[in-house]
Amino acid sequence: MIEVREVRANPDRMREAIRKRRVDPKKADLDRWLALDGELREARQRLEALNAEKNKLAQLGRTDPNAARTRGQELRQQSREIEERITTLQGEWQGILDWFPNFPHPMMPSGEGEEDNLEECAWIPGQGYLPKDKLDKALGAQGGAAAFMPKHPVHADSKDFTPAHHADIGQRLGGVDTAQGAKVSGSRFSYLFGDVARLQYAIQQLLVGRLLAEGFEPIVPPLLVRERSLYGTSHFPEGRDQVYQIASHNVEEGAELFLVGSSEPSNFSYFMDRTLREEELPIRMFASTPCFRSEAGSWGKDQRGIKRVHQFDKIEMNALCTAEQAEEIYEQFRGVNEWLLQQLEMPYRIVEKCGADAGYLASHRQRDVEAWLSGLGEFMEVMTDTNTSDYQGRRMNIRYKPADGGAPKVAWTLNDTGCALGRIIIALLDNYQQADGSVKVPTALRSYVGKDYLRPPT
RNA sequence: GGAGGGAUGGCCGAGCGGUUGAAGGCAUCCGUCUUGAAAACGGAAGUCCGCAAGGACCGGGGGUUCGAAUCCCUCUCCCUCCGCCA
Repeated sequence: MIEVREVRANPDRMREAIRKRRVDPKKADLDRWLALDGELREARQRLEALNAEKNKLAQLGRTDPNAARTRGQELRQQSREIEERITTLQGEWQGILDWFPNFPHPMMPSGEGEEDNLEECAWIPGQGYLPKDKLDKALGAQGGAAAFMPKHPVHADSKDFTPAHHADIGQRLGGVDTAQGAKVSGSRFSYLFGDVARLQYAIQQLLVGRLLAEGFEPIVPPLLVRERSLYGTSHFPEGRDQVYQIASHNVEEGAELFLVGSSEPSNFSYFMDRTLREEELPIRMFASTPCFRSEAGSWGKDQRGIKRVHQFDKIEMNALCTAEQAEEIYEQFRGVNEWLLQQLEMPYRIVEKCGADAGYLASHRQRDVEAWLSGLGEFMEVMTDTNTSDYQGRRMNIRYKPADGGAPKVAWTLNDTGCALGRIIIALLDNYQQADGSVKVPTALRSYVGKDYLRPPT
């Protein structure tokens, strides 16, 4: 949620944000909102005046109830009418406000879609960072860096084979079973088994070790949450169609629960309605949890394999901080992302996302980390680093008392995918596949996996 | 699943229709005393909206009343006992 006073004082700033972020102007109807806001303020003033008179009358009623009665009844009737009107106005007012995006960071590029995202950097194992002049935003979604990325599985010992799709590699290894997943749970569900499951636990251990070493607080959150949590992080209302709702049968009476699509809402909700002390900030935390997504609206997309599934595991990094600390944490998150991919010797690029592609309304600034699938020859998003400034903090009512004793301020929040485990497995299978159908295990994972190669069962 | 009891300021806790924005205690802050501290004593102090007048806030929402922290309805949460359970 945006600071109402700022929108009121500076509506053109919001108009520009709505345009830049490509928010549906019918939903984020600024002019209608401004009109409602004016009416509301006027109605509230009238209500306050009535209340003032009511309070006086109540004093009179103490000594002479009969004298107060008639006028009191009138006042009650009038204020009831105004209250009703305020309720109606406010419903619409809030409904529009919920669609106002965060104010974009000055560095957020303008653009029409993902083709306008800016390449920040690209990294190739054995070569390091691509020179800046090779990066190019003008070449479309697969971008300037794509031309310089390896064209054959980068960790293959032989060049002499046709690379396979991760779904086929996984199936050959007996480690990715989408058929059985579909039988048990429907389409877009899968089992990871044996060596591929080992791979997932290995990556998890590698990254968790790092996060603990960097001082991140571990957290094990609830994954079923109330509407307010999802609203607080701005996954509602805009992302509502992505979320599974638990049907009321067999659920305690009155419970209305949703399966989280990320542990982000759960993690931040731990601090909902709290006032922290500035000395406690920043709070950095991580959680490794399943995530659930309906994928409504993308039913035809990425059907094969485990790229787009209804349930996947993710290590999520979150931070609460002051405005001044946000930039540093944004970069720290990126540092963890790059560390992991470099540990795994995975080619990747990082793109600064443009207004039209910067994720949910809360984004103040956002970048994607995209692994390069050298077998398939394309980039795939594996991590998203987002600075949401005070947008979520305000919605969730998370504040902190400044060290110098001033009035409480709204806390800033940042989030980043530490690792979407399924996606990283795809990237590993792709980049480490071998001519004989085996998959080499990245050096950094060998001690966790317990073997150097994953081989099809004989 | 069954049966009860609760929710009041930073914390504990009174109040059960008007003089209560809310007693009392603890914690906090400022004095006095002290070499300093503690103790003791005196004093200050809630949050939000509004330029102000003023308004709102006793878990949330609704109702009764001239008037509600107090009465009624409802929701949420917590606790106790029994049952079941990873």
